[in-house]
Amino acid sequence: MSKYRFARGLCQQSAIFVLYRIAMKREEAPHTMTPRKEEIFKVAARLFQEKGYSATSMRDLARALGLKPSSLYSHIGGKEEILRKICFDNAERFLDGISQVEAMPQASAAAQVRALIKLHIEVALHDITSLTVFNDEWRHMSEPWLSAFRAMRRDYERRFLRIIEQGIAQGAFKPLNPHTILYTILNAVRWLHYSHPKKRAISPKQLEDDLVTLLMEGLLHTTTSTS
Amino acid sequence: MSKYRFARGLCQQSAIFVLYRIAMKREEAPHTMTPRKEEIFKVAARLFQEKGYSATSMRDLARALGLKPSSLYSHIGGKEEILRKICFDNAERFLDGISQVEAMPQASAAAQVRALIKLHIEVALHDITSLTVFNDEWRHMSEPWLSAFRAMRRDYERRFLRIIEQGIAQGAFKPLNPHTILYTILNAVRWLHYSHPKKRAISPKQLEDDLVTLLMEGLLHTTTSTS
DNA sequence: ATTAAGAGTACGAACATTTGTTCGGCAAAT
DNA sequence: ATTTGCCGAACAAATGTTCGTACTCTTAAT
Repeated sequence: MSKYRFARGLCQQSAIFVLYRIAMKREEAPHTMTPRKEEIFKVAARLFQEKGYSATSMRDLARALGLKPSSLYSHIGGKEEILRKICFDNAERFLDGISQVEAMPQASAAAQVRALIKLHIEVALHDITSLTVFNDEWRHMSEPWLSAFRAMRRDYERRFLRIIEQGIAQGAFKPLNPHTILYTILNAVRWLHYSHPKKRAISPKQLEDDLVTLLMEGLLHTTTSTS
Repeated sequence: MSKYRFARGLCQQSAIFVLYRIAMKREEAPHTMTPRKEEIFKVAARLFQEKGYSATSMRDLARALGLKPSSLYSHIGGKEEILRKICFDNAERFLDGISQVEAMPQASAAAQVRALIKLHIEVALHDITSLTVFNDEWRHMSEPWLSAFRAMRRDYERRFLRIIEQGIAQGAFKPLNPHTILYTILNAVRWLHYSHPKKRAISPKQLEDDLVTLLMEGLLHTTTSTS
């Protein structure tokens, strides 16, 4: 049963990645982005975060870059390409991260959840603007990328959920509804980009400690009863 | 000092409400909405939730209602009026709720936070579509309503924060960063509208219990040390 | 009973903007 | 001489909204 689920997981994940890599055409332009193009993506992410994807026009983007609208198309194929890059880059970060977490088999479920919380904080602090767009604007992608993205998201959530269920089965976690636990953790970590990160001067380490304490010490069994 | 802050809070809240009531013109049409208009708001909220405010056109809305676009303007003044109604209605619910929580002075900070979590769940389950729009699309309002909304939001968060700080000062809560606690709770409760509510058949009571357990037992001191 | 008034609801046509994008050309660098 | 980056002009489509009209009810005066 466990073997079957694992195989199914691998297969599905592989199919997702094939679709994803074809969609993004990573093999064509591996990682050689001209500085100008990188700047466009960066400014676009900022605008998408501030005003939303649909409310940000290519003319807004051009103006923010000191360019004319038509000049953008010398660097990028279209508006949606920017959104796709942002969304799939972040998705890749999360999937790589959870793969690493799964790859430490001796670790307890509690340590794995702790590592995942740390992962979310790291991704958020790496590029918080990009993560916001990833979180809030992915639905504006068109098919087939939208389906590919949804599949990757479902995959990540299912793997996270499995770790939680293992923790419950092992008695490390309270026997609460696993979905409630999953989505509470996922969204508890989302607030990082809602309060503007400029003002709040909390060290990443302090933030991580507080978050882990807040979430885990409600999750871990501290009572000594064995019933 | 406490008195001063209270007076300032009242004053500011009053100013917010004046602006808010003028902006919404509640006194003109108190609560007499024709059924057709109510249906328009309902369908619009659903579309705004699904596609986002900017990506939803008035033609989309008309088609979903079986109407021609121009017919909409027999009932509503414009697209933004719908967004404003949704946002300020929910804001009013939250502000009324936190006022009630503040009005029970004998209650402990823990009981107050528990009541606020319950409030968020209640508002979410009352009309989850509307709450999603309130949470995600408010920024598309134009001035001066945008500023009024931001002020109300800040007001709510500050009052929530004060309860948390009181709990910490009384030793009921762990001395973590109050902002971390606040935004973790606020966003932990947000997940309700991200997992589609149709499939997940969790009773509201079970949901509330699990959420409170998860959040509070990480927040409450359970150690017996008095240091 | 007939008429008039008025509110509520819906429509077609059209409007001025804004949207994402394309194309041909121009200048500088390689 | 080819690539690279940028531009002006333009396009087709979509946008929110307005206007004049017309149909259907209810209500009230004739």
